[in-house]
Amino acid sequence: MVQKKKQLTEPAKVDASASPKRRGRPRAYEPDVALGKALDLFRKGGFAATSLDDLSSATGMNRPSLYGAFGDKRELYIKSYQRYRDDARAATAEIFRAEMPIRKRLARIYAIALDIYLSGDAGPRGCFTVMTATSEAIADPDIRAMVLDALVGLDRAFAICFQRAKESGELPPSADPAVLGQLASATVHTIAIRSRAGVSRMELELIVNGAIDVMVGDK
Amino acid sequence: MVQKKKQLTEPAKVDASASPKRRGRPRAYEPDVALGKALDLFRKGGFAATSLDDLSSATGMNRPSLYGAFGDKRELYIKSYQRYRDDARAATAEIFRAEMPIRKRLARIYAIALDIYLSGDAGPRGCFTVMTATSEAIADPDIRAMVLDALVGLDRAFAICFQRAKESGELPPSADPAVLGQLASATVHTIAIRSRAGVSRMELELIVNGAIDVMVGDK
DNA sequence: CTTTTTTTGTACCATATCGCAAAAAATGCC
DNA sequence: GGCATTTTTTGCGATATGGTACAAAAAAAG
Repeated sequence: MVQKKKQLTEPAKVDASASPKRRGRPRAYEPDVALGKALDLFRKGGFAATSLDDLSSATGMNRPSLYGAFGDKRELYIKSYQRYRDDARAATAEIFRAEMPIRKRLARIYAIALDIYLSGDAGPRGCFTVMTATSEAIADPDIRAMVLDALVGLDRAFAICFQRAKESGELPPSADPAVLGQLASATVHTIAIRSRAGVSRMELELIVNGAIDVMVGDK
Repeated sequence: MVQKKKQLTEPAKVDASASPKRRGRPRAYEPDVALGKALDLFRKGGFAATSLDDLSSATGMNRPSLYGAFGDKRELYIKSYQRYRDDARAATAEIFRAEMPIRKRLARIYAIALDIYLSGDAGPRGCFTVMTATSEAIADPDIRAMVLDALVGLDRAFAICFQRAKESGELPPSADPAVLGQLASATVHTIAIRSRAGVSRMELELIVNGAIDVMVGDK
């Protein structure tokens, strides 16, 4: 199964609100919230350490229902990851799009990243893209492609920010947006890793602020 | 995975180096090389996805021997991780210690990191510290402590480099060694992640070179 | 040769795992 | 009401898993 090229235009919501009355026994779950629960579990333990029984009890669906709704465990993992990416993109899209000073833009992006990485009942959960890269990406080409797409997507989003800052005179002409974009991504990656190692939000914010200073110039 | 049935009675490889004649039946394995094989497996698949059967067949030791030599699976994982850290430190110690220009020092450190991350029969394996952070670190305080120690240890080693560069006039007085050290670590983390996503060594070197330029000034 | 010590090899246990088939239940449509 | 359709539920089965018991094997010590 080749990866679908779904970019921002994802209709996706076949919600019950407008559905013309399904025919059989009604579902006892809502696919969206069930997928959210599955994502929570996968984010906590990863693919291999999360069993179908865990997923079943967390979602309230028993295994056959899970299977029918999302496919096997691997497919469920992939759908969970896509959900994660969609959420993350939705949370940052406005900031990447709007007009604002580069420092403020970076600070807001990192604040959202920290919100995502530090959330969780059982401790901070880090970045699911990073988790997937370090676990399933090697053995599974489809998953690896998704991860790579996410990584370069973030690089590019940051690079565009730096490019605009350069055009507006916030950065010197010698600045290289592509390099700075990768460095901004590297900062995301490092706080994702450190968050799972138990580093506090305050320390992570210090790291972020230091990185911003180096990237756009100390002010 | 089926275990290879090795019926051969191995000719008792006692490490004849300096052992003062052990008393019982000699070991059929060498603990050091067995631990190395275990590390290879863990680096490839992580803790949960690596079974005792896999470890048994890779090391040539059967499970009771594994258990007797290294303890249970978790202890074996921890010992493997310590081995990894020791190896990594040994490979970089000389570079961190010797006197050389900051650019050269960074370049050599990153070259070694890439050697480690890109090695492996079944594709690049990335950084075991990063893998451990994104998998076992949350649920296991002992492991989390080891990971955190590794992370701040690298920060500090880099920071010392920048401090020395500052004292020798390679960096301006305004440079902050601690911040630069964390950014140098962030660059390590990002290439570790990207290596597992399939990014080529050439591209990773471009990222590294760009990061060096930003950290110590474009030359 | 016998005893002692250490490691190995085989077998085993209790549980967990994934995936699926068949039956039961709940709804809409006629 | 009766049938069709869809979902849920129960439970199965084949295998994998981590861990362990126990006896045979191999070597040094006495």
